[in-house]
Amino acid sequence: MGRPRQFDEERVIRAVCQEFWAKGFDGTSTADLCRVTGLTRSSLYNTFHSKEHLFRRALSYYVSTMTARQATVLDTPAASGLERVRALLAVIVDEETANRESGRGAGCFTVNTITSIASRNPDVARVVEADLDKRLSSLRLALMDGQLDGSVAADRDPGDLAWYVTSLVSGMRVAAQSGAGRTVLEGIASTGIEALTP
Amino acid sequence: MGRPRQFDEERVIRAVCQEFWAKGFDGTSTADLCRVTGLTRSSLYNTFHSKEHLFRRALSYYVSTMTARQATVLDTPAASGLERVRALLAVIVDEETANRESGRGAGCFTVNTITSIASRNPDVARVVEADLDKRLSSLRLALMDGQLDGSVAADRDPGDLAWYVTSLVSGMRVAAQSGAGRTVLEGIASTGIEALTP
DNA sequence: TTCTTTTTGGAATGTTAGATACAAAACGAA
DNA sequence: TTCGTTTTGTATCTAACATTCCAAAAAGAA
Repeated sequence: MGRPRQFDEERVIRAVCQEFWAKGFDGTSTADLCRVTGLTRSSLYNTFHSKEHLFRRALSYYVSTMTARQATVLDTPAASGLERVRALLAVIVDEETANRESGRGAGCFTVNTITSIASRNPDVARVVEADLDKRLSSLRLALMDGQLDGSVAADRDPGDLAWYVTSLVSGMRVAAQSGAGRTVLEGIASTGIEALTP
Repeated sequence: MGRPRQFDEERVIRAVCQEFWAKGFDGTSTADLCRVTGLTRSSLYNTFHSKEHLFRRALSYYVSTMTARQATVLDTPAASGLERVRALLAVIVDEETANRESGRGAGCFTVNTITSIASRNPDVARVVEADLDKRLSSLRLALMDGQLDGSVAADRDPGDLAWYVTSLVSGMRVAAQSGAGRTVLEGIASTGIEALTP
Protein backbone atom coordinates (compact mmCIF):
# COMPACT_ATOMS: atom_id res chain seq x y z
CA MET A 1 0.00 0.00 0.00
CA GLY A 2 2.94 2.35 0.48
CA ARG A 3 3.72 4.92 3.12
CA PRO A 4 0.60 6.80 4.30
CA ARG A 5 0.20 10.56 4.02
CA GLN A 6 1.15 12.55 7.08
CA PHE A 7 -1.19 15.45 6.31
CA ASP A 8 -4.84 16.20 5.72
CA GLU A 9 -5.36 17.25 2.13
CA GLU A 10 -8.22 19.64 2.83
CA ARG A 11 -6.32 21.34 5.65
CA VAL A 12 -3.46 21.91 3.21
CA ILE A 13 -5.80 23.29 0.57
CA ARG A 14 -7.29 25.69 3.11
CA ALA A 15 -3.86 27.00 4.06
CA VAL A 16 -2.80 27.29 0.41
CA CYS A 17 -6.06 29.06 -0.40
CA GLN A 18 -5.48 31.74 2.20
CA GLU A 19 -1.95 32.34 0.91
CA PHE A 20 -2.96 32.62 -2.76
CA TRP A 21 -5.91 34.77 -1.69
CA ALA A 22 -3.61 37.19 0.11
CA LYS A 23 -0.71 37.31 -2.33
CA GLY A 24 -2.08 36.12 -5.66
CA PHE A 25 -0.59 33.51 -7.96
CA ASP A 26 2.43 35.51 -9.06
CA GLY A 27 3.13 36.87 -5.58
CA THR A 28 3.18 33.45 -3.91
CA SER A 29 6.28 31.25 -4.08
CA THR A 30 6.46 27.52 -3.54
CA ALA A 31 8.57 28.34 -0.47
CA ASP A 32 5.59 30.32 0.86
CA LEU A 33 3.34 27.34 0.24
CA CYS A 34 5.73 25.02 2.10
CA ARG A 35 5.83 27.44 5.01
CA VAL A 36 2.05 27.86 5.41
CA THR A 37 1.30 24.17 4.95
CA GLY A 38 4.24 22.78 6.90
CA LEU A 39 4.89 20.40 4.01
CA THR A 40 8.08 19.89 2.07
CA ARG A 41 8.36 20.56 -1.63
CA SER A 42 8.32 16.79 -2.19
CA SER A 43 4.94 16.25 -0.58
CA LEU A 44 3.47 19.30 -2.26
CA TYR A 45 4.61 18.27 -5.74
CA ASN A 46 3.92 14.59 -5.18
CA THR A 47 0.31 15.39 -4.32
CA PHE A 48 -0.53 18.45 -6.40
CA HIS A 49 1.85 18.22 -9.39
CA SER A 50 2.56 21.93 -9.83
CA LYS A 51 2.01 25.39 -8.43
CA GLU A 52 -0.64 26.02 -11.05
CA HIS A 53 -2.59 22.83 -10.24
CA LEU A 54 -2.43 23.76 -6.58
CA PHE A 55 -3.74 27.23 -7.37
CA ARG A 56 -6.68 25.83 -9.27
CA ARG A 57 -7.44 23.40 -6.46
CA ALA A 58 -7.37 26.26 -3.95
CA LEU A 59 -9.50 28.48 -6.17
CA SER A 60 -12.03 25.72 -6.81
CA TYR A 61 -12.24 25.05 -3.09
CA TYR A 62 -12.86 28.75 -2.46
CA VAL A 63 -15.52 29.29 -5.09
CA SER A 64 -17.40 26.13 -4.22
CA THR A 65 -17.61 26.91 -0.51
CA MET A 66 -18.38 30.59 -1.10
CA THR A 67 -20.95 30.08 -3.79
CA ALA A 68 -22.63 27.29 -1.85
CA ARG A 69 -22.94 29.52 1.19
CA GLN A 70 -24.40 32.34 -0.88
CA ALA A 71 -26.75 30.05 -2.72
CA THR A 72 -28.07 28.84 0.63
CA VAL A 73 -28.92 32.40 1.59
CA LEU A 74 -30.48 33.11 -1.80
CA ASP A 75 -32.57 29.96 -1.76
CA THR A 76 -34.14 30.57 1.63
CA PRO A 77 -37.85 30.09 1.03
CA ALA A 78 -40.38 32.08 3.09
CA ALA A 79 -38.54 35.39 2.57
CA SER A 80 -39.38 37.63 -0.38
CA GLY A 81 -37.05 37.84 -3.35
CA LEU A 82 -35.77 41.22 -2.29
CA GLU A 83 -35.20 40.07 1.28
CA ARG A 84 -33.11 37.19 0.03
CA VAL A 85 -30.88 39.52 -1.98
CA ARG A 86 -30.68 41.82 1.00
CA ALA A 87 -29.63 38.87 3.14
CA LEU A 88 -26.92 38.04 0.61
CA LEU A 89 -25.45 41.52 0.83
CA ALA A 90 -25.60 41.31 4.62
CA VAL A 91 -23.55 38.11 4.44
CA ILE A 92 -20.97 39.91 2.31
CA VAL A 93 -20.76 42.72 4.83
CA ASP A 94 -20.40 40.26 7.69
CA GLU A 95 -17.71 38.32 5.88
CA GLU A 96 -15.67 41.38 5.09
CA THR A 97 -16.01 42.69 8.61
CA ALA A 98 -15.03 39.34 10.11
CA ASN A 99 -12.05 38.97 7.79
CA ARG A 100 -10.89 42.46 8.58
CA GLU A 101 -11.16 41.95 12.33
CA SER A 102 -9.46 38.57 12.28
CA GLY A 103 -6.55 40.10 10.38
CA ARG A 104 -7.21 37.91 7.39
CA GLY A 105 -7.33 40.96 5.12
CA ALA A 106 -10.27 42.14 3.08
CA GLY A 107 -11.48 41.25 -0.38
CA CYS A 108 -12.46 38.20 -2.36
CA PHE A 109 -10.18 35.54 -3.82
CA THR A 110 -12.40 35.31 -6.90
CA VAL A 111 -12.32 39.05 -7.59
CA ASN A 112 -8.56 39.12 -7.00
CA THR A 113 -8.17 36.30 -9.50
CA ILE A 114 -10.38 37.96 -12.12
CA THR A 115 -8.31 41.12 -11.90
CA SER A 116 -4.97 39.36 -12.13
CA ILE A 117 -4.15 35.98 -13.70
CA ALA A 118 -7.56 35.05 -15.09
CA SER A 119 -6.87 37.03 -18.28
CA ARG A 120 -3.60 35.19 -18.83
CA ASN A 121 -4.57 31.66 -17.84
CA PRO A 122 -7.49 30.01 -19.65
CA ASP A 123 -7.74 27.15 -17.16
CA VAL A 124 -8.11 29.57 -14.29
CA ALA A 125 -10.51 31.69 -16.33
CA ARG A 126 -12.74 28.64 -16.81
CA VAL A 127 -13.04 28.16 -13.05
CA VAL A 128 -14.16 31.73 -12.40
CA GLU A 129 -16.48 31.74 -15.42
CA ALA A 130 -18.24 28.58 -14.30
CA ASP A 131 -18.64 30.08 -10.86
CA LEU A 132 -19.96 33.34 -12.28
CA ASP A 133 -22.59 31.43 -14.23
CA LYS A 134 -23.76 29.68 -11.07
CA ARG A 135 -23.97 32.88 -9.08
CA LEU A 136 -25.82 34.69 -11.86
CA SER A 137 -28.31 31.82 -12.05
CA SER A 138 -28.99 31.79 -8.31
CA LEU A 139 -29.44 35.53 -8.32
CA ARG A 140 -31.66 35.47 -11.35
CA LEU A 141 -34.00 32.96 -9.73
CA ALA A 142 -34.25 34.96 -6.52
CA LEU A 143 -34.86 38.14 -8.49
CA MET A 144 -37.57 36.53 -10.61
CA ASP A 145 -39.23 35.35 -7.42
CA GLY A 146 -39.03 38.92 -6.21
CA GLN A 147 -40.70 40.17 -9.35
CA LEU A 148 -43.48 37.64 -8.85
CA ASP A 149 -44.01 38.44 -5.16
CA GLY A 150 -43.86 42.17 -5.89
CA SER A 151 -40.74 42.97 -3.87
CA VAL A 152 -38.54 43.56 -6.93
CA ALA A 153 -39.19 45.99 -9.79
CA ALA A 154 -40.82 44.05 -12.62
CA ASP A 155 -39.80 46.39 -15.45
CA ARG A 156 -36.27 45.08 -15.75
CA ASP A 157 -34.80 41.88 -17.13
CA PRO A 158 -33.91 39.61 -14.19
CA GLY A 159 -30.68 38.70 -15.98
CA ASP A 160 -29.67 42.35 -16.04
CA LEU A 161 -30.54 42.68 -12.38
CA ALA A 162 -28.44 39.61 -11.58
CA TRP A 163 -25.46 41.22 -13.29
CA TYR A 164 -26.11 44.40 -11.33
CA VAL A 165 -26.12 42.61 -7.98
CA THR A 166 -23.00 40.66 -8.92
CA SER A 167 -21.25 43.92 -9.80
CA LEU A 168 -22.43 45.47 -6.58
CA VAL A 169 -20.92 42.59 -4.62
CA SER A 170 -17.62 42.83 -6.49
CA GLY A 171 -17.63 46.57 -5.90
CA MET A 172 -18.18 46.04 -2.18
CA ARG A 173 -15.24 43.62 -2.10
CA VAL A 174 -13.02 46.21 -3.76
CA ALA A 175 -14.33 48.90 -1.42
CA ALA A 176 -13.47 46.70 1.55
CA GLN A 177 -9.95 46.31 0.21
CA SER A 178 -9.80 50.08 -0.18
CA GLY A 179 -10.40 50.46 3.53
CA ALA A 180 -14.20 50.66 3.77
CA GLY A 181 -15.43 49.39 7.14
CA ARG A 182 -18.73 47.89 8.20
CA THR A 183 -20.62 51.16 8.26
CA VAL A 184 -19.58 52.15 4.75
CA LEU A 185 -20.30 48.67 3.39
CA GLU A 186 -23.74 48.69 4.98
CA GLY A 187 -24.40 52.05 3.32
CA ILE A 188 -23.39 50.70 -0.06
CA ALA A 189 -25.59 47.65 0.39
CA SER A 190 -28.67 49.52 1.52
CA THR A 191 -28.27 52.10 -1.25
CA GLY A 192 -27.67 49.39 -3.82
CA ILE A 193 -30.82 47.53 -2.81
CA GLU A 194 -32.87 50.62 -3.59
CA ALA A 195 -32.24 50.07 -7.29
CA LEU A 196 -34.16 46.79 -7.11
CA THR A 197 -37.35 48.03 -5.49
CA PRO A 198 -40.47 48.73 -7.57
CA MET B 1 25.41 68.67 -19.84
CA GLY B 2 26.05 65.02 -20.68
CA ARG B 3 24.61 62.75 -23.29
CA PRO B 4 20.98 63.48 -24.08
CA ARG B 5 18.20 60.94 -23.60
CA GLN B 6 17.22 58.98 -26.66
CA PHE B 7 13.62 58.41 -25.53
CA ASP B 8 10.54 60.31 -24.47
CA GLU B 9 9.90 59.71 -20.80
CA GLU B 10 6.12 59.97 -21.03
CA ARG B 11 5.98 57.58 -23.98
CA VAL B 12 7.94 55.08 -21.89
CA ILE B 13 5.64 55.55 -18.91
CA ARG B 14 2.63 54.94 -21.11
CA ALA B 15 4.09 51.69 -22.42
CA VAL B 16 5.09 50.57 -18.93
CA CYS B 17 1.64 51.48 -17.65
CA GLN B 18 -0.09 49.24 -20.17
CA GLU B 19 2.20 46.35 -19.29
CA PHE B 20 1.72 46.64 -15.52
CA TRP B 21 -2.00 47.16 -16.13
CA ALA B 22 -2.23 43.90 -18.08
CA LYS B 23 0.09 41.72 -16.00
CA GLY B 24 0.31 43.37 -12.60
CA PHE B 25 3.44 44.14 -10.60
CA ASP B 26 4.37 40.55 -9.80
CA GLY B 27 3.54 39.26 -13.26
CA THR B 28 5.71 41.79 -15.10
CA SER B 29 9.45 41.26 -15.39
CA THR B 30 12.09 43.89 -16.11
CA ALA B 31 12.69 42.02 -19.36
CA ASP B 32 9.02 42.65 -20.24
CA LEU B 33 9.51 46.35 -19.50
CA CYS B 34 12.58 46.50 -21.72
CA ARG B 35 10.67 44.81 -24.50
CA VAL B 36 7.61 47.08 -24.46
CA THR B 37 9.63 50.25 -24.08
CA GLY B 38 12.46 49.38 -26.43
CA LEU B 39 14.91 50.52 -23.75
CA THR B 40 17.80 48.63 -22.23
CA ARG B 41 17.98 47.81 -18.54
CA SER B 42 20.59 50.54 -18.16
CA SER B 43 18.31 53.30 -19.38
CA LEU B 44 15.38 51.99 -17.40
CA TYR B 45 17.30 51.78 -14.14
CA ASN B 46 19.26 54.98 -14.76
CA THR B 47 16.01 56.89 -15.16
CA PHE B 48 13.57 55.13 -12.85
CA HIS B 49 15.82 53.54 -10.19
CA SER B 50 13.85 50.33 -9.68
CA LYS B 51 10.93 48.25 -10.83
CA GLU B 52 8.90 49.48 -7.89
CA HIS B 53 9.59 53.16 -8.59
CA LEU B 54 8.62 52.56 -12.19
CA PHE B 55 5.41 50.88 -11.09
CA ARG B 56 4.48 53.83 -8.92
CA ARG B 57 5.25 56.25 -11.73
CA ALA B 58 3.04 54.26 -14.11
CA LEU B 59 0.26 53.97 -11.53
CA SER B 60 0.42 57.68 -10.72
CA TYR B 61 0.27 58.49 -14.40
CA TYR B 62 -2.79 56.26 -14.78
CA VAL B 63 -4.75 57.56 -11.79
CA SER B 64 -4.04 61.19 -12.58
CA THR B 65 -5.18 60.94 -16.20
CA MET B 66 -8.18 58.77 -15.34
CA THR B 67 -9.35 60.78 -12.38
CA ALA B 68 -8.87 64.05 -14.22
CA ARG B 69 -11.00 62.79 -17.09
CA GLN B 70 -13.72 61.63 -14.72
CA ALA B 71 -13.61 64.83 -12.71
CA THR B 72 -14.13 66.77 -15.93
CA VAL B 73 -17.30 64.82 -16.60
CA LEU B 74 -18.49 65.19 -13.01
CA ASP B 75 -17.82 68.92 -12.94
CA THR B 76 -19.81 69.75 -16.06
CA PRO B 77 -22.06 72.58 -15.03
CA ALA B 78 -25.49 73.01 -16.65
CA ALA B 79 -26.36 69.31 -16.22
CA SER B 80 -28.13 68.10 -13.09
CA GLY B 81 -26.22 66.20 -10.42
CA LEU B 82 -27.78 62.93 -11.46
CA GLU B 83 -27.02 63.56 -15.14
CA ARG B 84 -23.38 64.14 -14.32
CA VAL B 85 -23.15 60.82 -12.48
CA ARG B 86 -24.95 59.15 -15.34
CA ALA B 87 -22.43 60.70 -17.73
CA LEU B 88 -19.60 59.31 -15.61
CA LEU B 89 -20.98 55.79 -15.84
CA ALA B 90 -21.40 56.23 -19.59
CA VAL B 91 -17.72 57.12 -19.83
CA ILE B 92 -16.83 53.97 -17.95
CA VAL B 93 -18.94 51.89 -20.34
CA ASP B 94 -17.34 53.58 -23.35
CA GLU B 95 -13.84 53.05 -21.98
CA GLU B 96 -14.39 49.40 -21.29
CA THR B 97 -15.98 48.84 -24.68
CA ALA B 98 -13.16 50.68 -26.47
CA ASN B 99 -10.47 48.79 -24.56
CA ARG B 100 -12.15 45.50 -25.32
CA GLU B 101 -12.47 46.24 -29.02
CA SER B 102 -8.92 47.52 -29.35
CA GLY B 103 -7.65 44.31 -27.76
CA ARG B 104 -6.23 46.20 -24.81
CA GLY B 105 -8.14 43.98 -22.43
CA ALA B 106 -10.79 45.04 -19.95
CA GLY B 107 -10.60 46.33 -16.43
CA CYS B 108 -8.98 49.11 -14.49
CA PHE B 109 -5.35 49.42 -13.43
CA THR B 110 -6.40 50.96 -10.12
CA VAL B 111 -8.81 48.15 -9.27
CA ASN B 112 -6.24 45.56 -10.31
CA THR B 113 -3.71 47.22 -8.02
CA ILE B 114 -6.11 47.38 -5.07
CA THR B 115 -6.83 43.67 -5.39
CA SER B 116 -3.18 42.64 -5.68
CA ILE B 117 -0.10 44.47 -4.37
CA ALA B 118 -1.75 47.41 -2.61
CA SER B 119 -2.22 45.35 0.54
CA ARG B 120 1.46 44.42 0.61
CA ASN B 121 3.06 47.70 -0.42
CA PRO B 122 2.32 50.80 1.67
CA ASP B 123 3.79 53.19 -0.91
CA VAL B 124 1.52 51.81 -3.60
CA ALA B 125 -1.40 51.82 -1.16
CA ARG B 126 -0.87 55.54 -0.56
CA VAL B 127 -1.20 56.27 -4.28
CA VAL B 128 -4.53 54.49 -4.62
CA GLU B 129 -5.82 55.91 -1.34
CA ALA B 130 -5.06 59.48 -2.38
CA ASP B 131 -6.79 58.83 -5.68
CA LEU B 132 -9.80 57.31 -3.94
CA ASP B 133 -10.13 60.39 -1.76
CA LYS B 134 -10.16 62.61 -4.83
CA ARG B 135 -12.77 60.53 -6.61
CA LEU B 136 -14.98 60.36 -3.55
CA SER B 137 -14.77 64.13 -3.18
CA SER B 138 -15.71 64.82 -6.80
CA LEU B 139 -18.59 62.40 -6.56
CA ARG B 140 -19.77 63.82 -3.28
CA LEU B 141 -19.91 67.32 -4.71
CA ALA B 142 -21.86 66.21 -7.77
CA LEU B 143 -24.25 64.21 -5.58
CA MET B 144 -24.80 67.12 -3.22
CA ASP B 145 -25.57 69.28 -6.23
CA GLY B 146 -28.02 66.62 -7.27
CA GLN B 147 -29.70 66.68 -3.89
CA LEU B 148 -30.03 70.44 -4.15
CA ASP B 149 -31.41 70.44 -7.68
CA GLY B 150 -33.75 67.58 -6.80
CA SER B 151 -32.34 64.98 -9.18
CA VAL B 152 -30.79 62.87 -6.38
CA ALA B 153 -32.57 61.42 -3.36
CA ALA B 154 -32.03 63.80 -0.45
CA ASP B 155 -32.57 61.28 2.33
CA ARG B 156 -29.08 59.77 2.13
CA ASP B 157 -25.67 61.00 3.14
CA PRO B 158 -23.84 62.20 0.02
CA GLY B 159 -20.67 60.56 1.32
CA ASP B 160 -22.46 57.20 1.45
CA LEU B 161 -23.77 57.76 -2.06
CA ALA B 162 -20.26 58.60 -3.27
CA TRP B 163 -19.01 55.30 -1.87
CA TYR B 164 -21.90 53.53 -3.56
CA VAL B 165 -21.10 55.01 -6.98
CA THR B 166 -17.41 54.22 -6.53
CA SER B 167 -18.28 50.62 -5.71
CA LEU B 168 -20.59 50.46 -8.68
CA VAL B 169 -17.78 51.62 -10.97
CA SER B 170 -15.34 49.08 -9.51
CA GLY B 171 -17.98 46.41 -9.91
CA MET B 172 -18.48 47.35 -13.55
CA ARG B 173 -14.72 47.10 -14.12
CA VAL B 174 -14.69 43.62 -12.63
CA ALA B 175 -17.77 42.67 -14.65
CA ALA B 176 -16.00 43.82 -17.81
CA GLN B 177 -13.04 41.62 -16.93
CA SER B 178 -15.51 38.78 -16.38
CA GLY B 179 -16.66 39.10 -19.96
CA ALA B 180 -19.54 41.57 -19.71
CA GLY B 181 -19.96 43.50 -22.97
CA ARG B 182 -21.44 46.91 -23.68
CA THR B 183 -25.06 45.83 -23.32
CA VAL B 184 -24.55 44.22 -19.93
CA LEU B 185 -22.50 47.18 -18.67
CA GLU B 186 -25.19 49.60 -19.81
CA GLY B 187 -27.75 47.53 -17.92
CA ILE B 188 -25.69 47.65 -14.75
CA ALA B 189 -25.21 51.40 -15.08
CA SER B 190 -28.85 52.20 -15.72
CA THR B 191 -30.00 49.93 -12.90
CA GLY B 192 -27.39 51.35 -10.55
CA ILE B 193 -28.49 54.91 -11.26
CA GLU B 194 -32.00 54.04 -10.07
CA ALA B 195 -30.69 53.82 -6.51
CA LEU B 196 -29.84 57.52 -6.60
CA THR B 197 -33.18 58.90 -7.74
CA PRO B 198 -35.63 60.41 -5.26
C1' DT C 1 11.09 -11.33 7.34
C1' DT C 2 11.33 -9.61 2.72
C1' DC C 3 9.25 -7.27 -1.12
C1' DT C 4 6.61 -3.57 -3.08
C1' DT C 5 4.79 0.77 -3.02
C1' DT C 6 4.26 5.33 -1.62
C1' DT C 7 5.64 9.35 0.99
C1' DT C 8 9.06 12.20 2.87
C1' DG C 9 13.27 15.15 3.62
C1' DG C 10 16.60 17.67 1.62
C1' DA C 11 19.80 18.59 -1.66
C1' DA C 12 20.47 19.56 -6.46
C1' DT C 13 19.19 21.60 -10.92
C1' DG C 14 18.54 24.80 -14.38
C1' DT C 15 16.28 29.08 -15.12
C1' DT C 16 14.90 33.55 -14.38
C1' DA C 17 14.55 37.44 -11.41
C1' DG C 18 15.96 42.33 -10.12
C1' DA C 19 19.79 44.98 -9.96
C1' DT C 20 24.78 46.59 -10.97
C1' DA C 21 29.51 47.38 -13.12
C1' DC C 22 31.98 49.38 -16.45
C1' DA C 23 33.53 51.09 -20.55
C1' DA C 24 32.11 53.15 -24.87
C1' DA C 25 29.31 56.79 -26.76
C1' DA C 26 27.33 61.34 -27.18
C1' DC C 27 26.62 65.64 -26.19
C1' DG C 28 27.71 70.88 -24.07
C1' DA C 29 31.14 73.71 -22.02
C1' DA C 30 35.63 75.58 -21.74
C1' DT D 1 40.08 70.09 -29.15
C1' DT D 2 39.79 68.55 -24.57
C1' DC D 3 37.14 68.00 -20.42
C1' DG D 4 33.16 66.85 -17.65
C1' DT D 5 28.87 64.68 -17.48
C1' DT D 6 25.22 61.76 -18.56
C1' DT D 7 23.33 57.95 -21.25
C1' DT D 8 23.73 53.57 -23.32
C1' DG D 9 25.07 48.60 -24.35
C1' DT D 10 26.91 44.51 -22.70
C1' DA D 11 28.23 41.61 -19.39
C1' DT D 12 27.63 40.15 -14.91
C1' DC D 13 26.19 39.31 -10.10
C1' DT D 14 23.54 37.29 -6.50
C1' DA D 15 19.26 35.70 -4.99
C1' DA D 16 15.11 33.59 -5.81
C1' DC D 17 12.36 30.81 -8.53
C1' DA D 18 9.74 26.30 -9.94
C1' DT D 19 10.79 21.82 -10.46
C1' DT D 20 13.26 17.32 -10.13
C1' DC D 21 16.17 13.68 -8.07
C1' DC D 22 17.26 10.31 -4.90
C1' DA D 23 17.82 7.90 -0.93
C1' DA D 24 15.69 7.05 3.56
C1' DA D 25 11.36 6.04 5.87
C1' DA D 26 6.98 3.85 6.57
C1' DA D 27 3.46 1.19 5.83
C1' DG D 28 0.79 -3.38 3.83
C1' DA D 29 1.36 -7.73 1.30
C1' DA D 30 3.62 -12.02 0.48
